[in-house]
Amino acid sequence: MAGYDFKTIEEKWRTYWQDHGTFRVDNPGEEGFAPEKPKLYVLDMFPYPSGAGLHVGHPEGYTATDIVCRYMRMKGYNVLHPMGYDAFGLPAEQYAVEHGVHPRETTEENIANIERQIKMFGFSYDWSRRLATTDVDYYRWTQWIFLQLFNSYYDPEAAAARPIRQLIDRLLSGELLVDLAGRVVFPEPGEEISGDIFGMTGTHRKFAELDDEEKRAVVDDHRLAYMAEVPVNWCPKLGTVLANEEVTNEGRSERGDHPVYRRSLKQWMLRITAYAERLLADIETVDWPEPIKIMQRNWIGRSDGAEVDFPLESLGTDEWFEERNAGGFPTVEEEEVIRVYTTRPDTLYGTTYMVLAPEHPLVEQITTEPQRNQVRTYVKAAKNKSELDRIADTKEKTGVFTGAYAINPVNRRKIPIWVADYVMMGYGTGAIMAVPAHDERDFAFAMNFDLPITPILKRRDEADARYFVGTGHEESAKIYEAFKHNPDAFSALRGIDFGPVVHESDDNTPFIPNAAHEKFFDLDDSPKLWIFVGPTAHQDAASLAGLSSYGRAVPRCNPSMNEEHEYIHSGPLNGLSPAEGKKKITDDLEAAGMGKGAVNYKLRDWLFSRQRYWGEPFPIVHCETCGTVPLPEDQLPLTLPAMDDFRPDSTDNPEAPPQPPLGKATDWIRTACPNCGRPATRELNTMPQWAGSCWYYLRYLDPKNSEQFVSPDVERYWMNHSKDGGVDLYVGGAEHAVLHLLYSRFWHKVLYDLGHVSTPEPFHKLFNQGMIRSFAYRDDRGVYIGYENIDFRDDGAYHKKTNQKLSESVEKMSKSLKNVVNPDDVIEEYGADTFRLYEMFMGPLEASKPWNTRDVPGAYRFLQRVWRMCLGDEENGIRSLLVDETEMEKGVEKALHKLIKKVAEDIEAMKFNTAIAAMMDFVNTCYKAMAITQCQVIRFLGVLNPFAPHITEEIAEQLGRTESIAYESWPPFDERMIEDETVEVPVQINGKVRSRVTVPAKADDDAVLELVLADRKIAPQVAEKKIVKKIVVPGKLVNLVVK
RNA sequence: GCCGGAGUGGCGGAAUUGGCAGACGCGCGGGAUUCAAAAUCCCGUUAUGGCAACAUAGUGUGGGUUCGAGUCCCACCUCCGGCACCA
Repeated sequence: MAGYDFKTIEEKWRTYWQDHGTFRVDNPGEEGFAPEKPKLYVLDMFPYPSGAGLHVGHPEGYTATDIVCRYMRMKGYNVLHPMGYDAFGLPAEQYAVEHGVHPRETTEENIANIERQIKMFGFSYDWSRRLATTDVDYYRWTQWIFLQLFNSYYDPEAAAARPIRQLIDRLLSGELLVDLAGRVVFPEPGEEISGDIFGMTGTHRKFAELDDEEKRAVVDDHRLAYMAEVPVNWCPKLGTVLANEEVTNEGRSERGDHPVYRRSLKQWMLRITAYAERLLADIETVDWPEPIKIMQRNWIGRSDGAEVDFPLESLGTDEWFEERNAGGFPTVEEEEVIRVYTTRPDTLYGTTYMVLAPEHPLVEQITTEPQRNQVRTYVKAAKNKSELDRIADTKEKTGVFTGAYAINPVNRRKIPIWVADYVMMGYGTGAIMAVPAHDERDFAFAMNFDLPITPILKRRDEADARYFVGTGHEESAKIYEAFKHNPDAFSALRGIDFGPVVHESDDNTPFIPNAAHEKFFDLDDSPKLWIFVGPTAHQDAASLAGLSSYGRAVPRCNPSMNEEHEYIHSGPLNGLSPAEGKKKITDDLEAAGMGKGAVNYKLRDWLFSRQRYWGEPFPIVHCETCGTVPLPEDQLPLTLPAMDDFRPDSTDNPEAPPQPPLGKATDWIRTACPNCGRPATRELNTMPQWAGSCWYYLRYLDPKNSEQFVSPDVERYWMNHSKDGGVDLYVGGAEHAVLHLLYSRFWHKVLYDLGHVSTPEPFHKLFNQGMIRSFAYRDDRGVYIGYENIDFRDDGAYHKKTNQKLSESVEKMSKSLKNVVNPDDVIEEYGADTFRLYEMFMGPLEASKPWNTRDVPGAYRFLQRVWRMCLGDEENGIRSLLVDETEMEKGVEKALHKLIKKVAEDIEAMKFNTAIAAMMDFVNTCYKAMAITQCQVIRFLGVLNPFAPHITEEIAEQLGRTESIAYESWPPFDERMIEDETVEVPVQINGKVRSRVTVPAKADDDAVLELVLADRKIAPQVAEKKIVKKIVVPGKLVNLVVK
């Protein structure tokens, strides 16, 4: 046979698979469907078809899933393995704007190119299911799902989404009431709702008594898709709002590097926060990498605490407290009451001031006249801050006193109310109780503005809270000098906890001593603070040094809380431990009607609109009479209007109103209200890129269905016909750990609640492939040098022209680092099978690892060896190793059985690198034996086929197969063939290997020891000594402990 | 700062989870084949000492547990990823 000509072979087999529909898989109800087989749904994160095409990271995950799919087909599974494109989004639009072409055109070109690249790898996708999020047939259903969200509300009693019609009916019947803030009041579990159970009269209204506009507002406010005025990242230059991840750390747009401003705009929001608890709880049910689960939990950010009411000074009279006591904690904040959220209600006695977020509605109302200008200036500045300023300012705490005071409900003390931007409106209630003695931020703020600091927790074994003292530099120097002359006198001060410590920094930030500071810092560092511990330590130290003044005593900040602590200065809590205190204070607050246990989440509602052209249009019409009206389903799809000029209006003015590109499609905008038929306008925003990727895995199931987004029978089969519901294996990069995966889970749960899908979670098993990076080279000046200009020698990389030695580092692949590897080039030179093999052989799939082009020939050589082993290479006069069955080598047969077992185990554990190593080893074994039979070759090809499908198909054909081996059964192995009769075990003396003995595999411990003691190396070493202990690990090792 | 992950030959990485450290590949050295080269096949390749058998050291650093530690525990260092005033 001729040599290994990968170009011809790979082309041939790709065509074969396509022409024969080898990897098409039928749905239940279709002709070729095989109901008796188990199903497997293996999904790749679909790519964004960028102009740059595929990079080597994409095929890494795709190869891994392809191996699993091909293996599982051989194991007899119905395998669903589709591919598609996430094609909406800003990059396509920006590219189109820059080059003056319609985004649909560039998108289609990019898809064609990336698909050409993907197909070169010979992946076993069912291409008949291909989709793109930009297909009208696809986004029609994205719009349909949006309507599901719009037409639903979250019912807290059912803990599930329900049709909004049900809410309206319950409101109309009077079963549910509306509070003064326009929120529907749902009964507590077990609570009976009647007209007057809500305590004070006049706090609730009947829905039926509202006017039409009010009714609409109440209903719209409970939809899962709703419009709200929210602070957003507004980029006037791009003319659009941006998602947080589209904004750089420097507060600029990722695309184009333009300034981004915080600004309030009316936007579409999705009520993902309603699902926070379920999203959190159900993480436990899926098989995902633990770090990803942790990231999702952190993102959701549940915290348990309490809401507490602080009345303003004017309101907080004894009578008011009594009323409260009787009436209980109201669901809605009363006027003139500041409601805070805290995770540490137990520190209430240490609350010495309050802080409102600049956006807090009470700020304007409570500010006193003398403070008004200052407060207004501050609030305005805080609101207009760009992201950049916000980040830069996090070090320094700023704020302004409002002039107003509130009453601390537990000790009735009057405490000042401040405004500061370290409190954010978006979390909790936008107001906090500040406990500077036990919270780092409050402490920094209190130090800055000289606010009182009261410690309320101390360690049980401590006399009182610890103190430190700040003095000026000169005093520090004097005390230090005094200490050096007479350390013994100072050591008496250490009795309490710490010795004197010198502050190590120059600025005025407060210093928090800990055990690590129990030593003196070098005075040359210009210390400004001395730290002493104990109520009078600072005085004592000053007098020892002969100083009359000793600075100011300040309690330190101690955020820690464990069971070794007890309360002080806390009234009824004094002496309790934190666990006891937390429980008691929450009970007391509830009894007094001053507070209530509460849960908070960091998770925010999802900002769902963008001022862009290249996204899904909202199926929404705005009507003056009827308000926000959804399009009826039969009017879907609402297609994007044809436009020549789809660029957003660009400006430098951060205050300019957004002008979405769709605003220019004047004919398209004007429409009739689906409700009343009067003239109305279409929604001008479009959906964000995440929308399309939220549910693509469902459309793959039934991509051609024009009646439904997916047929229920088909959905149930592919998603819910195995032990665990959902996609059986989902592989992609960890960059989607949070957003895509969280958004998808949210949509899926809504669809589940509404009965459109059968599983609560979309992706049962998730696997993250590691990032492929590559070596980057720099010359002395730090300029990056491309590979084409590098001479690789034994001792390093040199510049071809200047002969300069270059420094090497491993970096993300990027054009600017000149270290991008193009898969096209590699395939051109070595073929797809080699590429696949190399990427899988680089290391563990989940690990980040560097691409090294110089290693690729290793994989290529292996395939060459396989080829020659099976077929020989006449041109080079090399004969194959094929021998007759009668000359079968037992060693090869045994190695083959071991290999089959090993590779199966490794594929199932996604450990492809070691599977390949085992195959290389097997081939080496065959070469040593100089023999392999045809029957062995066929089995070996089966094992190698998932990894290198083209070459294995070709070899099989040349050996006489007449059809594809893709559905060949996975070769069986015999456990008895694998067992060894004898094993070599190492013999250790005192833990060091001194010899090895060969023993029968089934020998018992005594028999093994007998052999060991007779060993010619061991015998002399133990002869003179006493054997203290004998350890025999069967089949592993023997260890003798001697004296 | 907080939360994850990882540090093993010249390089990418193995090591059945506490039992022979360095599988497999790259690179390098040697040999065979060849007029020669490429390709191919075979042998060697952690370091130090020794002709060798062998000895000693060795998995980021320092301690510890254990008959035995790359693997477990404590403290620290470095790199990578994520979050970042979340009350």
